Amino acid sequence: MVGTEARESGTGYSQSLERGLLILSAFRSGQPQLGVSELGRTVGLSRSTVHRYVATLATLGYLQQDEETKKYRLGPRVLDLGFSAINSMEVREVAAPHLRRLSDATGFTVNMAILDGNDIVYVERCRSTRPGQREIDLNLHVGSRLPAYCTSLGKVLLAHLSQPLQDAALDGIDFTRRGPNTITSRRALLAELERVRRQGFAVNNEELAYGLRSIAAPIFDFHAEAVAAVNLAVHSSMVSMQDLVARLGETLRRAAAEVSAHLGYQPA
Amino acid sequence: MVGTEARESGTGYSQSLERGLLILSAFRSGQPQLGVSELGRTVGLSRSTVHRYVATLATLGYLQQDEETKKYRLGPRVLDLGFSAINSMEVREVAAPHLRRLSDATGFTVNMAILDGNDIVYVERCRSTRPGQREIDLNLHVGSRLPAYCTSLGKVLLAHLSQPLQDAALDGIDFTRRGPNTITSRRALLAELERVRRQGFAVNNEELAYGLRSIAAPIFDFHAEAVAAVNLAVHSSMVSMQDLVARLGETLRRAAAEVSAHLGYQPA
DNA sequence: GGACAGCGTTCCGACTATTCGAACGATTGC
DNA sequence: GCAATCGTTCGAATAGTCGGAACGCTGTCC
Repeated sequence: MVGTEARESGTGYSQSLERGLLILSAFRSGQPQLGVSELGRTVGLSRSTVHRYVATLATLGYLQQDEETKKYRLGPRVLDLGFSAINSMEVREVAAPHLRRLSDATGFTVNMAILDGNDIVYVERCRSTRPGQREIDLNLHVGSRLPAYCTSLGKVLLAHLSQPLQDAALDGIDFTRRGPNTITSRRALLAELERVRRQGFAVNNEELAYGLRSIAAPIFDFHAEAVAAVNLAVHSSMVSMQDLVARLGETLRRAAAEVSAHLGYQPA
Repeated sequence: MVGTEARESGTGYSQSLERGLLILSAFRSGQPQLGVSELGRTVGLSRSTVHRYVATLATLGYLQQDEETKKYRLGPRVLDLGFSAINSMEVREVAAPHLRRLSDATGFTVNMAILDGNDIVYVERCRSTRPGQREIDLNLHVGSRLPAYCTSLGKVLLAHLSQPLQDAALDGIDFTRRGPNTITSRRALLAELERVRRQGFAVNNEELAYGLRSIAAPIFDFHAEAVAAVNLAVHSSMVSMQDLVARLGETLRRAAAEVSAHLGYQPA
């Protein structure tokens, strides 16, 4: 949860920019169409002030006004930003071909994610190449967010965080039960992260949703920092835990290690 | 090219927001790492002013500072925006399953795009389901942009624009030759758009790149406005023009019509 | 090793863009 | 036809913003 209160009141901070972006991100979830008054209420500003920001955003192409309802929605210009963010990631560029090969070799869906606070953000995704395969699709795509504590990708990334960063991340976690085996306490998560770090990979056995298993491995850059993680997602009825860890895990770890090597990582 | 000069100086416009977003979008292409001075030069502002915006953006998570180089890069928060834009598109939501079915049925890559100025922006993409298939991948993904005049998707969208909008769009086109058959004059493009509108679909026969053929059909909403377009992309060595237009074109048009119907479109 | 140029950052007073309330025209529901 | 709500415009008081100057730092060049 990011505080919406005043950040700094002194110099070195732009109130207008913060408010403009606040308005822009109000379009995130839920209703994609918002009016000036509606926005004013959610961000706590007068209608006239909101209108100024909205007009600016519309002029620049970040918002579009619906001619009938007079309400606003996000414009194509916003896409630019999102995708330049993704494309400016070196990891993703380097990893892409390896992930595709991994997906082709195993026949399962492969995902890559980074950590942002307590969330993971998908930055690459190769769907299972076998069509008829039972689909475990939680409507995930590049850019989707999931809580870190109940995903294999998230646990691997949390496990390799420095102590202070890990503490900070764990502080903000809301341990909601989401699947049969969700980890629901900080204590249990800490033990799990310790195990993950020792093993070098993380397993998710129906912690996020019923029927969903996955295994994830970290990707290190040349600073030996875990900048991303890759996983293989399977349906629990198709792959046993043993098979997941032993057979698929080995293939996955090899792929992850290749990517790390390309990023200049040298194992100790 | 979007003018960077003053927009309005009166009321109803936020200078700070424009400048903040200008800085944010300076990270778009090219170097993903930018410093304060560098930014100041590109956007024409003093270092101190730029620093205020950059600090604000970093606090909010839209930028991240590299600890070593002190330079800035885009943060994960920017991803949110881009993907909420994509996900808030009703067309995309409705079309997704149809596109997947179209891709599975034909075995070819299916794309959906919208028009933004003279560019098309990919908003959905289903890769060819047959692996061994010869890949014609210009490193395209959701969010990618291509000039409209040399793509089937773009021509279909331009063809169904209202007269004033079409004029405005054509004015800005830079007719660069990009493939063996690129249309290189406004006159020729106008004739082609007329044909596209009559036929109800557009064909791209190596106008964008050597070896690349595609056929695109428009998607109409309940206002009978072409809000998006779908295409099938093939390699010229795999599919003849006749086959593309007759066999694949028919399947494509049916899929596009289904999506249009779901959006409430009623053919005249 | 000292001078220099470049960087990111901070500070400050002058300034101007931004603020909200009030008012307008259009639309909607009763 | 009235009342409520919408998006929008206007204005004067305000407060957030502006860029020059200065700081500490890191490299490079004699």
